[in-house]
Order: sequence, then C-alpha cells, then structure tokens
Amino acid sequence: MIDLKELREDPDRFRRGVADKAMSVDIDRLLALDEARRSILTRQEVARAEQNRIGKELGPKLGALKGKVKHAHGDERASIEQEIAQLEERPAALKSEIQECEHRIGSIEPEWKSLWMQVPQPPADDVPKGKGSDDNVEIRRWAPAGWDFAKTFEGNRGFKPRTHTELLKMHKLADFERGVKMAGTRHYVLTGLGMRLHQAVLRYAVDFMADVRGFTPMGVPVIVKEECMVGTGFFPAGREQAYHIEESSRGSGHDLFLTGTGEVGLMGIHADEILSLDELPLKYCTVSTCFRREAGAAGKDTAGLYRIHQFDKVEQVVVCKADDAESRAWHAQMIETVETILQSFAIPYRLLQCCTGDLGVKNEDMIDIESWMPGRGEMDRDGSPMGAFGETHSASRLGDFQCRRLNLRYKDTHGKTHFAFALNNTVIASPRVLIPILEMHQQADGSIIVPEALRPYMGGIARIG
RNA sequence: GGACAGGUGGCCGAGCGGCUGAAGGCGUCGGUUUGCUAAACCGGUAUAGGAGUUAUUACUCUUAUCGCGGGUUCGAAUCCCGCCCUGUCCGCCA
Repeated sequence: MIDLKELREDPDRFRRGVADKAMSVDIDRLLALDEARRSILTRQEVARAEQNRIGKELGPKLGALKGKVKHAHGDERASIEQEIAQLEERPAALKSEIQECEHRIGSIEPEWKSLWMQVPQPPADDVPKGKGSDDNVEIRRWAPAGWDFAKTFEGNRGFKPRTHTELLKMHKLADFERGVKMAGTRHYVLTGLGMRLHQAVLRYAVDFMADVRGFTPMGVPVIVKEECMVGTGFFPAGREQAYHIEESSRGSGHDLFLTGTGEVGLMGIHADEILSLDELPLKYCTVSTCFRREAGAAGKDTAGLYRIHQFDKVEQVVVCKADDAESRAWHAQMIETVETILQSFAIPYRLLQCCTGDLGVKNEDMIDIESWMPGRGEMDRDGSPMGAFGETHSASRLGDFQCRRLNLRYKDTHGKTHFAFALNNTVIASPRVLIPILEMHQQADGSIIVPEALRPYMGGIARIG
C-alpha cells in the first residue's frame, strides 16, 4: 500500500498513477474519509487524555471513598455516595464521548481502508505510458546461432514444427485425459521423461540461484492465511485468482488460500519484522507449486501446458534498502539471470518493458520475458502454426509498496526505520517453459534434443525419442 | 482429536484492578575510569498514529499497543467471554 502522508502531500501523483495504470480508485473520496477519520481521532484523543489525567487524580480517591462507603451508615453514607456520584460525573461524560467517536470511526474505517488498499504504486517515471499489453515496448531480442526471427520455423530448420501437445503425446511426456479425469479442465499428468524434464529445469534453476547467484533457497508454505495474500498485495484485487480453503466453515479459526506464486511465501517470511542493516539485502529463492484459478480466462489457451491450474515455479525475491538505484541494479541482475538461463537452453526470446497500463497494483516497473514458441500463433495456409512469443518470465520492482503492506522494515545506520524495497522474478516456471524447450529442440523425426545444461539432471539423457 | 500448562519489551522474567509503557536481569549503544583488553560505574535503549515547534537533522506534547478480538469498570497487562498460537502428556498418522 501507499503512504497516506505522501498521498495528502501530493495527491496528484497518485491520481496520475491510477490513471496511468488504467485503474479507477476514488482518490478524492479517500482523502475526504481520511480527513474525517483524523479529525474524529483527534477529538477522541483529547477526551482520552483528559480521562487519563482525571483517572490519575481521582482514581485512588474514588477507590478510597468506595471502600469507606461500605462501612458508613446514615448521613455519612449518603454524603459519601453523593461525593462519589459527583466525582464520577465527568469521567462518565468523557466515556460516552469516546464511545461516540469510536462508533463514528468504525463507520468510516472499512471504506477508508478498502480504498487505501486499492491505491496502486505509481509507475516509475521512466515507464512508458500505455493502455495495456499492446503498448509494451520491446527492448531487445536474442536468438541462438542459426536462428533467424525473420524466417519461419521451416525456413530456419527445413521442416514443419510439431506443437508441444503433439510432441508430448508422441513421447508420452504428459497425459491430459487422465489429468482432466482426476481434477477437471486445465489439469494434466506429467509422465516419465516429461516429469524428469520438468524436474530438471527446476533443479537447474535452483542450483543456478544458489551456486551462481548466492541466493538462499527456501521451502515455504503454499497454503497461507489471508494476511499473507493481502500483505503481498495479491488481495483484494486478485482474490478471484486464488483457491480458497474454507476451514472456518468447519469450525477452524481461519481460512487458507493456495498461493499462486512462491513470492507470497518468500515475502511473508519477514512480515512484521524490523531487520538490521547487515541482514540486507535478503536474497531468497524457492521452488514451489503454484495454484491459479485462471478465472476470466475461459476458452483461452485451453490446449496443452500453457495455461494450467497447477504448476511449479522457481521464484527469486530481493528485499533491499529503500534505494532506487540499488533496486534497479537488482532488477538488472534478475533480468540477466533469466537471459542466462534461456540462452543456456538456446531458446529465442525477447524482453518487453511493460507500459503503465500493463502494471498491477503493486509494481512500479516490470519487464516481461517472452520465449519463442514455434507451435503457437496463427496458422499458415497449410494449417501449420507460425509461431509466437509467449510469456515465460517477468521481473518486477515494487518500491516499498509490498513491504509497507507486510510491515517489513529495517533500521538504517542512524537507527531510523524504513520500509524496505522489494523485487521479484520468475527464474523458471514449468511446465510452461517446457513448451519452447520441446518445440525448439524438436528434430525432423519428432525426437527432441535435450539442452546440454539439463542433461546432468536427466540422468545423462541427451535425446527424447 | 483429548487433558493440562502458558502467551508481558531484542531476550529472560516480575507484576494479577489505579502509583506499570511496564520492576529486575541479560543484551545493546554512549560516556567515565584503564598502558591495552576485561571489570567497575553513570546514562540511554520499543513501535505506530495524531498535533505542534524547528522546518535536511531534530525536539516537545499526546494517544494506542503486555498473543488477537470483544465485554465488565470511572479506570484493565491484571477480572470475564471467544479465537489464535506455543509447550507437555495421551491417541492417531504420513
């Protein structure tokens, strides 16, 4: 969430942020509610202060009188009782005023809080303006030697490509029918070498993060409390995307949610903590199963391994000082990590700078990395796919938005606390990444050459089929 | 799942209706002492919100916070209720 003080000081900055992100949050309403809330709060505090002061002065006296009244009789008793009643008059008046304030605050707060949570992190200044993904700006593209983006797959390789679904079937790498039988649409079973390849890319990515990048691998919960989802910024906006475990309806204390990314578990680790400077930056990665309802995506990418309800992902996060330059440096390293990995798989890809309209509530800057998938895209005259880029990675800078929501802070050298900056990035998401791997490395006979980098994780297997 | 016990500041631990934002200790930071280190001594040492002064830095006042939420009371860390969590024992089970 954003800083309300900053909102008060420069509301236009946030109005612009909302507009640039093509969202609608009533900033004026929020400001009005905030103003009202603070004025009532001030009134309540003044009353409380007096209550406390009176309490200290009269409290012990009252106690003594009340003790005395028990043993008093007749006139004496009556006069003591009167004295007590007098003394209690003012505190009673204060109490009712405090309660009234509390009720009024209670009536404002839900809407105030809800609006506050919806205000997005304004995009960084250098993020190009745009309405949606069509306005994203390609930064650069890369292809291995021997691959020319200007030519079709056939032009490059001399034969027509099979789609990954065909290849999966051909080599018995996945079983969609039985996946659907067990769990419904968008579910699958990875079988045999399909599962091994899946595991191989994950292990390769974790090892890269740990051994080359020096990140700490973590195993984190994938079923979490609502606070984690809110704290990481996925709720309330993304509520529809998460599977909901209604434990409360069975008498348990709280509901749980399945996480759609390891980012939730990684960022939740230090929620409500104040870290010391020497603990920063936090460099964590995890491999976790991710669950997504894909609500609103009905009919989209229904075939194959592209859009599924359950997958595994190696995710990295960095929590660093509240410093823009440092955050940008980590961002650059994340992108480099993804490029290194994709290059080691010899997969052509391109980098897109996401425009303002394509950013979510929590990020101020995001790069999407799209891999070339020969089996995607429009069909040519012969009914064979022309290939297309498909998103396989993204890397985001969140500023302090997420850490403010998580209440994750650090103490600087002067002992002052600050909300930390956070970044996150897909190191690898599988099985989606298997699509370009299978499709790019297929041979004319349908067999698939396993990228060299993965062979050590495949028991040395160099070829499928 | 059953039975007890318990959740207090960075940690340990007292408090069990007003004098307690909270004793004492440990840790930590600053200082004095010391040839250096150690010891000793002195002082500081939570977080958030609001208001104000100065307006980088800082300071003052004030409110809230003793697991979370609610209640009793003029007044709650302290009493009552609900929930969550932890420990121990028993049962069950990857």
